[in-house]
Amino acid sequence: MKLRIDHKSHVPLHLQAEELLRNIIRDPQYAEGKFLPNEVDLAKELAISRTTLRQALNKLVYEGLLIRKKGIGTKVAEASVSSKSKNWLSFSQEMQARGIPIKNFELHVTWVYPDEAVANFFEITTQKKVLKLERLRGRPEGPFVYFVSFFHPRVGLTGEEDFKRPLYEILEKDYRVVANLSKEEISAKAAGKFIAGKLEVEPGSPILFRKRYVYDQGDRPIEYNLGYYKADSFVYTIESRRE
Amino acid sequence: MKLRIDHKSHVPLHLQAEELLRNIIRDPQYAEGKFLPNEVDLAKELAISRTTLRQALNKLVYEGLLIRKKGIGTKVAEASVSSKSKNWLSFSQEMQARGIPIKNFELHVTWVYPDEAVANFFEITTQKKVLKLERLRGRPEGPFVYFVSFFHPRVGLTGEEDFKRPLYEILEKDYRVVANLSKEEISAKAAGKFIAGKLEVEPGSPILFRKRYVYDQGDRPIEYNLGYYKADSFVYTIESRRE
DNA sequence: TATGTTTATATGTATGTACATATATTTGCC
DNA sequence: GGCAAATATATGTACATACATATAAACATA
Repeated sequence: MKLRIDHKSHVPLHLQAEELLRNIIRDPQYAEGKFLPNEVDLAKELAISRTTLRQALNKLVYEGLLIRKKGIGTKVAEASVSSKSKNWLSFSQEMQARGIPIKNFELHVTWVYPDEAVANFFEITTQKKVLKLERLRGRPEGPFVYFVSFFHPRVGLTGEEDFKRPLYEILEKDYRVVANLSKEEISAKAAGKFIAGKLEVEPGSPILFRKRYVYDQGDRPIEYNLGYYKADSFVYTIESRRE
Repeated sequence: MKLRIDHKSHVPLHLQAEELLRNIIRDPQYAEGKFLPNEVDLAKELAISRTTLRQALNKLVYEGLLIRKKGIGTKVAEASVSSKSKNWLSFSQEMQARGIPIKNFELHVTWVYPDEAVANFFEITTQKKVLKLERLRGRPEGPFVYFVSFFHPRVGLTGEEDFKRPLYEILEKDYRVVANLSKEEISAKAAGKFIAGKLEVEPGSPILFRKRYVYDQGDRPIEYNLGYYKADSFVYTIESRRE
């Protein structure tokens, strides 16, 4: 891990500092609540001014990644997924940014005939196979979310991709498909037998259920996603401002 | 419109500047694309340093309200049209828009000492009573949501209001308090005994739980709201576009 | 006229400095 | 011991200053 700032680089110091901070706060000790070094010392260690360091800190604070408290210190904010953060739509990137290690418990890739809902959203017939991706993910202690995704054939996924990489990185870098609009529906449900088994809870336990419709820049459908979150493992935060 | 900064005030200068900027950019000429005065001049006019002015500007830029361009200037970002701002925050109006008749099953108004969470959000002590509003609402066939709201004393509610009227109409028309920002946290929960009784479900049944923090135009807290929704009775929809 | 060069302008980056203030800890008095 | 006062610590606020750089307009040259 690069822990130094290159004063000869043409990358602005505060951007280097920001990048550096994003890295160091992934360290488990910080994710668990340890305070960062204080600003004055840290600035000295990085050989930049406190003002410059604060430029970087401000950005992370604004994103909700860090919490500062006068007289106390600065630490990593408690995990919760925020809809407005930089890593738009990406579950694993967001978790990584907060220093939460993500474990993939299961990963299945199959080609299936879409059901009515999927075919309808994709505007294709139920006769044309689509790629289905199922993932069981969570923390080392146990899974807390079960995802099911369907992808529009137009995207061009083969099923041979490395789905351990962030999904939206694969789509953007390898397939030049950029997710641009998402419509989500969030509700509570009782866990059915199948989901209860996957998430290791009793059938009937409360589940946060999220349906997500994702569109590309031309507002064409690219992904249909279902997420089943174990209760209390996941909080959805929304910030909305009047006009 | 206040166009000056009060150096004797105990409100930090950058916050005053921020508030001031929020006001002046509402001027139609800026909304239509005119550039703001340049930073150096504006700072001079407000009698604050450029650094302090930039603190305020940064915040609005982060929020996406302003666009800065090196060598060019700063202007108001193009307005994003949000369809959901219409019936913003109002449960009854939203339900009515969907053609769902609403019945009020219970309505309790009490003055209580706030708990830690409420006092903390309102920035008051737990010794100062606040107005608590509890409502059990739903369709004619039965209740499906239980609301608990706390109001900041600043608002001036007496408890004698007619809470069968839409809440935000009461606040706006009678008390000139305009809700401007809301932060929400949505999660799934198992119904406790109390909530289960109210919503007429078995204890342990899944509940969609929503916590809502509401702020006025000056970003001062005005309402703390908890909502417990019977599963399958309520779907939360969100539409988000990249950038 | 067409095109490259300079210049004016506004934001971007970076530092050093000083004091204010919230919080927790330590000290000292009764 | 109990409680108030002092102190240590970390972030918060604010200023003056200097130079870098992107952009557009003015200017100069072939």
